[in-house]
Amino acid sequence: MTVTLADVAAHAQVSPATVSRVLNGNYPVAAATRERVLRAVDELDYVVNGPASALAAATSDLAGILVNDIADPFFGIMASAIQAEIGGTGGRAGCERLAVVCNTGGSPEQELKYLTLLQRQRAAAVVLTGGAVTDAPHAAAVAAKLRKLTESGTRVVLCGRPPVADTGAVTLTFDNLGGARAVTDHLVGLGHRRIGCIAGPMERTTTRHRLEGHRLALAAAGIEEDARWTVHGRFDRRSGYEGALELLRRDPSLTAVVAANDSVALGACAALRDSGLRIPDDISVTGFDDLPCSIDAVPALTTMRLPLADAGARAGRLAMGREDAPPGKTASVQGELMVRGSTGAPRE
Amino acid sequence: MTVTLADVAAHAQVSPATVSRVLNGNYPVAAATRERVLRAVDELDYVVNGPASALAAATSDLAGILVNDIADPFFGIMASAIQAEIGGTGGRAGCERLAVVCNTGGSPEQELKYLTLLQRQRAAAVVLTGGAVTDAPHAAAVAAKLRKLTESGTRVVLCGRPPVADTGAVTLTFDNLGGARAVTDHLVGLGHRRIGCIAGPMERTTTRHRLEGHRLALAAAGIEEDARWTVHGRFDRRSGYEGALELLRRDPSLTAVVAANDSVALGACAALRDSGLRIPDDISVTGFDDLPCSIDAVPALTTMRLPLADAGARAGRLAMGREDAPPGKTASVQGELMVRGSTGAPRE
DNA sequence: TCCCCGGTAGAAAGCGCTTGCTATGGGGAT
DNA sequence: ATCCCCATAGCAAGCGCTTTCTACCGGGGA
Repeated sequence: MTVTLADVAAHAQVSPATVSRVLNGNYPVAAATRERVLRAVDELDYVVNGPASALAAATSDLAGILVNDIADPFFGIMASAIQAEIGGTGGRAGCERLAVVCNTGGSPEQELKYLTLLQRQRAAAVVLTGGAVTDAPHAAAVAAKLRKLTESGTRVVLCGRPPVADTGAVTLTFDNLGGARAVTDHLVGLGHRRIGCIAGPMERTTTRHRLEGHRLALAAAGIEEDARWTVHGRFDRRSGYEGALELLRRDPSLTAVVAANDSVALGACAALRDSGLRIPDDISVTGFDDLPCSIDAVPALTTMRLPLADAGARAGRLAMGREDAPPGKTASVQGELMVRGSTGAPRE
Repeated sequence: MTVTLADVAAHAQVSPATVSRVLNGNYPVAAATRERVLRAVDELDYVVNGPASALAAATSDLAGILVNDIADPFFGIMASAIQAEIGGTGGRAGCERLAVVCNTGGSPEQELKYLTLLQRQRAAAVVLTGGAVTDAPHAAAVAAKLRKLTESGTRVVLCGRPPVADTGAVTLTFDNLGGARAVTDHLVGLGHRRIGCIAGPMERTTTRHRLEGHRLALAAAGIEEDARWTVHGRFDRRSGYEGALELLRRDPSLTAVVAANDSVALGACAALRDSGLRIPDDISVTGFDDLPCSIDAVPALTTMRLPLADAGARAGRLAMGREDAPPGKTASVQGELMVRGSTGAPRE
């Protein structure tokens, strides 16, 4: 029914071993023989049986990319860059890895499940993107899994997530704290003193770090924070909309709002507009990430640009072992403040 | 080094066969035995060897999702929905498939490469999303590959792409033609007679169908089309920006622009605004797809909503054999016109 | 002339798991 | 009490490929 190595061998009048060697090209085979084998492969339309060769060789050409939400361009852009490097779209020939992206939906259970599945497939590399959860048991479970993966020879890279100690994982962190601090510094510099904050889900490291940066900036400016000024939500537009409304209800005198990311900021803008406020005249809004669509908002969003594509590409190369790990196996990636139309000096 | 089935068997004092049966649960095993085996699995921290079991069982739990551009929410949303159904995020338990998404970058070569890789892995299902290329040789190559896949038992589903004859593939097409026609009808209904069109890449079926719908609407309204009114580009924002500028240069009297999709439309809006035109007062703009960010544009984009998530979910179920194929193995999915602020009556 | 060696090809032993078929044993039917 | 059968468990034969070790062959050096 399906063509096997043996069929090809018979057709080319050689032994299966020879066919295998021609296909893998790691053993001298006479040119004439190679030719004959290749012709047989072509004529029979032979396709290697992946599982069989993975089993025999005890390695696989699978590489996994874990993302929290594939529908979110934040992850899409990173995944795209990673996959380009791993899958060989980047141009390099002979690179026949199957780079696959797995959507965890931000759930730690799913994350573990996918890691197990990848481990089961004996994946060659795994890249985890996006913030981690702070929940200790889960963090420990993930750490244990990562350790096991690196021990069994899988290369593990964390991209845009905090380092995990004692796993062989190489890490590329985003400087969320510094970025958030720069954003709030910018607002403070414009003269804002009453700044609301629509933060992300409490249990994510990304949220924690951005929030901390924000608070550091406030503290540095001698601004005493009001507990009413912070609301939490998810990383989506709707949370931004609702969050902004809530902030306005709690304190109508706010002159600026920093959002957890661009989607949240865009939602906030919509809510503020719907409430009759003009941006930035009545209130300033900032985002984070600088996704493509933040430039189409009117006014365009002031935001912290994260080099998603660059970081992804680097993570991909790291996962392929094509680039040396940074010293200490961890590097921090800086953002860049993009000042656009959504921020201005406060009203009065 | 790594724990194998045999190790577990020894630890639980049963035969390897029994362990396998416990793990796969398709053969009666006494409760006490099962218990013992499960405990051993747990104690030894055993993880099945995927390749080995795939080889022995001649099936795999891998399912592939091919997308043109993972950084584009259009594909991200579909992929997310498909993966949710296949990967079991949807809630169904025991569903341990590894749903992986492969980024082809819109290149037919990459598409073929991934199909081969999936075939090699003996994937259980493959879902192809997004428009196909019209290039005959490539189309034939893809068709041949798909045929081979279905023949070898892989379930193939096309989601948002035209049916391919003589492959066992189940197809969910988007009614691009009808959708585009409805968009242009809307514009014509508002009184527009001079309508520019920023179309997608010439060689994509999606582009062809949308363009055809547009032309049908024009013809039905008795509008004679001017060749200058159509420009081609990619499906991205930049093409929209440049396309709009080009259209304006060719014919400054245009009162409306239909764009290939939302990203293109947003780019066009930016260009028109930069040229000093107001939307929709001076010129109307329409998009296609209704991606989340099109609602944050100001004014919000009038566009044809495609039920990306629904279609993806359905495709996922089809791929899992959890839903019956539509009659004729092909179904057309309709869009819904979302009339928003970016369109209005023409000036004069 | 004989021996040894580099260069190739083949034989065969697994890789870890699934599964058809065979053994076993205790309980119900007769 | 005897026999049969169902419920379980084990045996062993692969699944298709890789890889080590062995076999072979012709040519150059002794």
